[in-house]
Amino acid sequence: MKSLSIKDIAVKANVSITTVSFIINGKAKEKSISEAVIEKVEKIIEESGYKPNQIARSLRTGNSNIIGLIIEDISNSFFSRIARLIEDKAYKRGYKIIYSSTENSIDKAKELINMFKSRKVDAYIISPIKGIEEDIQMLLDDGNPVILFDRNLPDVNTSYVGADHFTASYQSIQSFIDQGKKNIALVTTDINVEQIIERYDGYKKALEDNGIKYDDKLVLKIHFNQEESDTIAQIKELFVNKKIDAVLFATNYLAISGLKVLKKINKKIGDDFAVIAYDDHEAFELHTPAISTVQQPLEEIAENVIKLILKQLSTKTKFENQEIIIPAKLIIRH
Amino acid sequence: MKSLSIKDIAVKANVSITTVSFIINGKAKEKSISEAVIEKVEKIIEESGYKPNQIARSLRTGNSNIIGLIIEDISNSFFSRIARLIEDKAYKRGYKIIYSSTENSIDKAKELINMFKSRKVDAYIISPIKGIEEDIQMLLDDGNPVILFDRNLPDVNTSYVGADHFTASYQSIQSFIDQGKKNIALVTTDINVEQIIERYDGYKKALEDNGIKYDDKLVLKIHFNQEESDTIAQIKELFVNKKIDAVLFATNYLAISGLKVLKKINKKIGDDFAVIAYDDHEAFELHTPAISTVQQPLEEIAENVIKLILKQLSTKTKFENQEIIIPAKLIIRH
DNA sequence: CAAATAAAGTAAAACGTTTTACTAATTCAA
DNA sequence: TTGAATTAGTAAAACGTTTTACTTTATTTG
Repeated sequence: MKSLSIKDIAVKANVSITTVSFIINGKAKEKSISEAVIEKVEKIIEESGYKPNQIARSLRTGNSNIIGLIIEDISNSFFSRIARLIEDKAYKRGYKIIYSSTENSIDKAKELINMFKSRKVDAYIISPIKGIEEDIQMLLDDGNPVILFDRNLPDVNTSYVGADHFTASYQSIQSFIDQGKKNIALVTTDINVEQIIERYDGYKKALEDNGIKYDDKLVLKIHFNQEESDTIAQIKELFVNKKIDAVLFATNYLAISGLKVLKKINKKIGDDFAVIAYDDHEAFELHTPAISTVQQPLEEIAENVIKLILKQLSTKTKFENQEIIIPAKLIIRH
Repeated sequence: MKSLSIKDIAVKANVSITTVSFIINGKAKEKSISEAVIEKVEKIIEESGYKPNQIARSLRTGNSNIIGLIIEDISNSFFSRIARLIEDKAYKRGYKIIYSSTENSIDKAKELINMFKSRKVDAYIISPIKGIEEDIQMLLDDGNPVILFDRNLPDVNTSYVGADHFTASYQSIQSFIDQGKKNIALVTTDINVEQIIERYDGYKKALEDNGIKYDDKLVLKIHFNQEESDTIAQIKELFVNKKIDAVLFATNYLAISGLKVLKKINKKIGDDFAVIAYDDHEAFELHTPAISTVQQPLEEIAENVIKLILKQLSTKTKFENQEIIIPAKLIIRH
């Protein structure tokens, strides 16, 4: 059963294809199509259930009303929640989102960019990784709107929306110190992205400002793509062998692994051992005791990303880049 | 900066568009293009970075290499994990996934189907809701491959992949009874989908088979789209006012709310109060004490969905529908 | 009342591919 | 040595839209 085309509608209504197209696109008035014809055609479209072929439309107009969203991993709750928010907001403005996960692989990220490019998406929202600067620059050179979020790439000159990771990390450590902690560990990842580096810098600076000597042995950099069992082993080794009274986890999944370790070695969180996790997660509120977290302002990030993208899509002229840095919130739970 | 077209390549190589097309599509041999020409053209394509315009390709061939995935909510970990698996497997076979959330709204689901239809996706993977049977039937009538998963629609005649919810629910209740529980509650939702009904049926049947009288007062049906605070209030009311020694939560997000209630009213899970949650969640393993769950076989569901879809896409002939029911696993944690 | 303007609509090109049906030159078989 | 078969390649139609430039008829204006 072939689906209807604009031609079928034109024939049924006994008008030209052009006329139908004008009506569909709301240009009927402006193109002086009579009220009678408009009504007739609209009725036929309604009854037949005709929907314009978006592919043909895209080919002709050169835009797709699709925005490409490239993230690290859709099954990570930070990204899935933000994806949902972005999707929602974009949808209300008539845009669809295609999203896909890079799994922190440079090759996959490049492939995704190419795929989106050949699908002629109208704009790109990217949570980038190091190593794809050139590809992003090419998109920009071709005149595509690109917004980075969550992680910035210093070498690429485009708009960015993200949380203030440095300050959030600094404040977390400060709060440990205010509680009298002295031996503060950081469990982070080895992926080389700005947002992770800032969290590290905040940790270091806070120690320094409080006259605590930075100790390399208390910083654990977990390899990104490794099995969780290895991660757990490494964290366990840190917790068991080092004298630690507080720990900041730089991502929520590291914190989850860390909590599993604590459970396993039967170490209790309390007055002599404090924990803060970066990026909230349902498990943290529920945990006994509840885990303090740094909450990123998901809603605001999504809202700003969409706002920037739409502004850029509507103004044809070259847009002035913006960096929007939103404070993160330290939630202390007991 | 306009992007290259096949014509640009043809001109540069001094051959016809047809020839370039044959080479791109690996039909060069079969169409007897000489080795020399193939090499020349491939070199030019390589150097110029030309990528075929998928939109034009789709328009001409009528297929898009895109599979549409319609789910309830991408920010729910069950769906985001399954989406990730499906995406992964599809990607390896050269298909892209577009996904979008219905939020359990019939209107949004219908809109999404229309959107995918006008984008000419090659196949549909849908976790459906009641009320879109007709729309799905139309897709089938038009010859589109459609696979339902997680929830079945009895009125629609197409392939389905899902877990055995009835048995899983039955076994959960049986395990409560084996522990000597007598007053077993069920916290479920009011959405009218088969998978939820089966969980309810399993609950009822297990009670019955063990000679325990079914009590309507112990079954709480939470309205789907309501605020979490209301959900918490309702669950609290159940837990405080009824004599209960075990509870089965029919979804993971209900269990999360339920655990919050227990924490708030300071009721401990232990010998005199048992909990099982449907659909695993990171919070459950970490919880003190750990929460027993019914784990759906995500990997197997994703694998079967993709296998069915691909089989259907490759065989042009009408495909015989299959129902694949995979056992769920009851994980007892202490 | 002639010329200009407005109203109502249409023909055809273009977007970038794939594919069918064709041509021209060469090789092969009898 | 002829005509059939093979090799190497191409011209042009088609996919379903949008949009530009055009036509025809009716209305207004000076």
